Amino acid sequence: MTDILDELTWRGLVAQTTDESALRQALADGPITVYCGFDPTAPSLHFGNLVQLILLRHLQRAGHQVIGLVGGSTGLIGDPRPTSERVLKTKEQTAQDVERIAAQVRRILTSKEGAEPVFVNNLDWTAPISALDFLRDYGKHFRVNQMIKKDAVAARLGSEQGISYTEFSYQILQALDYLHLYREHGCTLQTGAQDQWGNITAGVDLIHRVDGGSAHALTTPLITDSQGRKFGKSEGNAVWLDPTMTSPYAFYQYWLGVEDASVVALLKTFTDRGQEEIAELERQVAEEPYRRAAQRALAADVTTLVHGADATEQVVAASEALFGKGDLRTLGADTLRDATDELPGGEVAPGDTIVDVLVATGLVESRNAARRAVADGAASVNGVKIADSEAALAPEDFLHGQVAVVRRGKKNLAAARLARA
RNA sequence: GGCAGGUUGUCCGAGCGGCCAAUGGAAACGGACUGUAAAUCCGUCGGGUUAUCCCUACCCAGGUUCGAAUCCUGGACCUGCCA
Repeated sequence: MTDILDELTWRGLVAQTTDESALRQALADGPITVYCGFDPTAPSLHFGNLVQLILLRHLQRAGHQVIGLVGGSTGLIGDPRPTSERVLKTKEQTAQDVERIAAQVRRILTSKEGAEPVFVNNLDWTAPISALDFLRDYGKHFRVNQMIKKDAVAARLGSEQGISYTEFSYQILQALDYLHLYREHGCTLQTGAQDQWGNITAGVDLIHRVDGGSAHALTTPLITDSQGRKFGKSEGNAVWLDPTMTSPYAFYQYWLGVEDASVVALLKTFTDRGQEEIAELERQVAEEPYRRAAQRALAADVTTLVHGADATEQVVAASEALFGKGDLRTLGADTLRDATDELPGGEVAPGDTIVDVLVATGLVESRNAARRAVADGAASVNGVKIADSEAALAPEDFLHGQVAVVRRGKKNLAAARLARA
């Protein structure tokens, strides 16, 4: 498969493009410059952003010049969501998040393959523009008639809450970024998630109108499971790339738990594995699903991409120790320590009840919830189910005198460490 | 500026003086079944050393009442129509 666009399509990374044959030709004719932006809506990138980074990596590997943009200015304004107005964050908070996100973008894009990426912050060229210049130099090129047709804006206009002028202006800012990068870096392709289509084409139109130039757009589909639900949520929380927000262990476990019906598509999208290899894994899912070879491959690859090979090795070993067939109580001291190091945890003492322990380890949010969990038969210590909420931890429950493995439900584990007296 | 309507738990959405920690749906969590899958069935779903008890909660602040998410006054925000 030599055509990069074909490969991207096969990997499920293409939802929509502008003039497909022109884009195909441009990609084939030689290195082009492509950019994708990441707004600081949180202190870390998440699952959805990872798709964009992976798309950029493919383009980079195919010899194209990649630009990673962080939205220092657009983050201050806020891309309108179809549902409700965003609450503005302070400039200081936004600046902090920009730093962290820029670091993540660099880490994943800076690989040995292809040309060195360029990293930019749109605040650099947006901040100097005065309000009057903005309205005179750029505003004139935008028709409100067109702007209100963009999906997110239209949805908000039709909602009770309406939309602020601030968010309404967002698409102009993003279009301005594309124009800037077109002029300064010869950038002729912008990528993004499907919901960015309107913002990206606003830029395409602007480049055409102002400079008479031709530029492209490519969006990725929303990644959903067999029920049409969005991927990237674990226990109701986002799956973050920052290890302090989603631990490497939790990250690995998330991918390991992916449903059979989706794992092949996710392998295509999130790993570099080729067609034959994925076909083989697909066969294994069909013939011996209980081995979950595809899930293991997926989880290992993505965790390595985001957290590195060493971290992956550790969480794989931990997962095996904790979910293996063996009795936890027979694990060696070193293995046990390495495995429980990956888990969230808390300090407890002998005599603490199971309710205390569930709360102390963060497995539940309140004592009431802990009692409920015990009543539901959801709690266990070292693999032994605890049915009595008054049951207390005995000294021998601390394996190797160190730690007890506490579990809520099937896969929520935590380490209850013996508190130093 | 005038007139009308709205603001309920994670979300949607009932309630319109006591039986309301608040109907229903979704999401979420748990159990059974399995393969740390999906589907299905069942259960749970504000907090508290489980208590016919206490606390916090129906935008905010006061008030009426034995008693208010429900009534009154003032305020904030949102929406629509008119100017």
